Amino acid sequence: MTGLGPEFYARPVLEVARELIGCTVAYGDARGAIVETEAYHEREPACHAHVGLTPRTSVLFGPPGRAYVYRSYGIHALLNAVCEPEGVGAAVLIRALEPLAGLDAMAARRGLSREQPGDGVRGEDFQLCSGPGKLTQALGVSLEQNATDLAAGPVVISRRAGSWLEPAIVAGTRIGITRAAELPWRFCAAGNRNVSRPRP
DNA sequence: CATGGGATTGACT
DNA sequence: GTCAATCCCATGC
Repeated sequence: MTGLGPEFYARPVLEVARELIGCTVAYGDARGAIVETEAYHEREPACHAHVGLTPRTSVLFGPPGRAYVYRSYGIHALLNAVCEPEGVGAAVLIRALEPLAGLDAMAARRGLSREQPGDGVRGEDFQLCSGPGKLTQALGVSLEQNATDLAAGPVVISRRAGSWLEPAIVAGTRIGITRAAELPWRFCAAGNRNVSRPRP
């Protein structure tokens, strides 16, 4: 399985954050379409790379197209795609997915039940991946996938397909940060129910 | 070496 | 609306 390569990510992070909407993330038995992203760049203080090159941020300054997975609030693993040319610290945070495959496995890992396993997407399925910590839990992504190649896997991001070729996108301000909170660097698939709260 | 603060979530008032 | 859980790591003494 081969996903989007370094040339896709070696561009301005805002461009990549917008174009990742509608792309798919696959890991193991589960797959989903990206419906919410946020951009982070070393030149603004909300980005981890803002402090410069440290053991923690080295992945952000490394080659584009790698996964940056870190622990948030001591509990959650958050998945990012490293962007911009090597040497520039920037990444796109994957904040929400529309579940496409492996929904039963996702629900099991999230500790949720599905009334009729194997059936289509229903109300409860919108809680599977509607947040950055939720989607890593649903997919089973952990800190062990930090610095792995998003083209070769095991975590693979693939280009838009099917009904996701031209998604309507809404921009808003980023969530849960205190610094540079005014930047409209959050991108969501318009009207999609898997987008996390608050919706733009 | 000690401390403090998160790119969150879920439970509870 | 409030709040605790819990861990990595940057920072400062």
